[in-house]
Amino acid sequence: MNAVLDELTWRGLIANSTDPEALAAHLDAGPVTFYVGFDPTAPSIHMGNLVQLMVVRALQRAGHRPLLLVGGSTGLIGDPKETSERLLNPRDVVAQWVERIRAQVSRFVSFEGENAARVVNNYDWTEPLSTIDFLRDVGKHFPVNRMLGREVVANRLESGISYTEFSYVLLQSLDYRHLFRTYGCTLETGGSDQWGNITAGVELIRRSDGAHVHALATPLLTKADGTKFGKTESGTVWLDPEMTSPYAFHQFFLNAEDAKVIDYLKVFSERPREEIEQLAELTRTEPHRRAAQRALADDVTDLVHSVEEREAAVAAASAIFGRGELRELAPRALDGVVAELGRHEVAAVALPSVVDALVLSGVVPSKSAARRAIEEGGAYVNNEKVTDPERMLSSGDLLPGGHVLVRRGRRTVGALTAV
RNA sequence: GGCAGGUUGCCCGAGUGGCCAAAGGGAGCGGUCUGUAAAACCGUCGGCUUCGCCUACGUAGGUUCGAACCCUACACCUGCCA
Repeated sequence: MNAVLDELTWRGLIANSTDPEALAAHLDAGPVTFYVGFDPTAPSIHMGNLVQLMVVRALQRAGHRPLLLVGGSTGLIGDPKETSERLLNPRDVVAQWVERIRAQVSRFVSFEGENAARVVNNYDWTEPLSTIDFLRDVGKHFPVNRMLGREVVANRLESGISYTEFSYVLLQSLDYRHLFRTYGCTLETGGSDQWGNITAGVELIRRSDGAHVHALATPLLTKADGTKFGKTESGTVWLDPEMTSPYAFHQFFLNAEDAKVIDYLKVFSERPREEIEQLAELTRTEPHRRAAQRALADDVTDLVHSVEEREAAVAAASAIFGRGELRELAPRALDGVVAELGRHEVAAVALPSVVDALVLSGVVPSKSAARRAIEEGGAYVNNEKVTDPERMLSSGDLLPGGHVLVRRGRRTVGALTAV
């Protein structure tokens, strides 16, 4: 067995592969050029995409050469979803997203050395292609009867599927063939939900070029209850710091369940096996320390954001959740906490009620919910429980810098700043 | 095209003239316990100027002192027959 494949297997990153032995031999034989695609369906990539990037990093570390494909053309078409037809995004919007995603994914690979990464955009070879050439050189290799049997398509026959989405698989297959012919790419990786699209490319290359190429798919990450990992109450966990703050990002991983934290650590942390096994042991023997959760949150935040952002997130969290007295915090640390939570200004001369403060800081959705929180004993000002629903904030509540921290429950925190 | 049934809060689902902001379950949220985990238990779960008022039971009208509940039209969905 090949060393990288071994590692990926141990990390739980392999759900499917075409002919594992042949792939192992191929990887052993020398540097392999491989590719993974990212479609611009949003202005940022998310945690699911990060899993793919972790695979890419592992392969590049092992000496293989990554091609990161940004789907400038496939993003204009849309991969068929299980449930319903996608809305087409405007061309200029997709073009914008292509640029943002290109910049995001580039941070995860090395562009130095023998096996330097390369970023490609399928728009470059799809856009100039004529319909006649497409139908003759690609379409001819796709039996419709087989396409109809694919799970996604079969599921959509009742609810309906447009010709556009039906054809998506041809474009992705064409990508693989183009990269095979142009760069000698012989491996495509992706999520297991992409398996059908990936193997279709393998098949196309076999039919039209008579070559045997490979594929690898990662499993879908789940929570202990079987639901998808990567969503919070407020939605998807994005990599863009504007969309998911580094603090929220760090918190998301810190709150990983005991039952799953080691699985996540294997995927998102590049620590060696012994260290992860040690952390697994610590999770068993002294779970309250949450050593694995801390390692996970720190490692991923370091990788996706920066060491500075991670340190700021940890400092903010320890201020909010720590035992220390808020008033004794250094003013600078407090400013940092407020920045992480989002700054909301109020007039120092007319300080609001606690109810209004909870709403203004975004900690609760309505005044009714704010009152309820107080009645339930789940509302706090500067870490002190509030019991009077009529209570007003006063100048005595202001921390250095004019800040007030409000909290609902254990971990929903917001800040107001009096100016 | 004909016949029958349905459309209720985030989701499922009861309610057939006043006692309905609407039973029950799930999800969510808060509390207790803990470790900013999980489970369990208790509470909560439209909004507001909060002991009261406003908006809500597919859409638009109507009957009535009063309608989620009755009538009319429309839209959509589901069965059965052609």
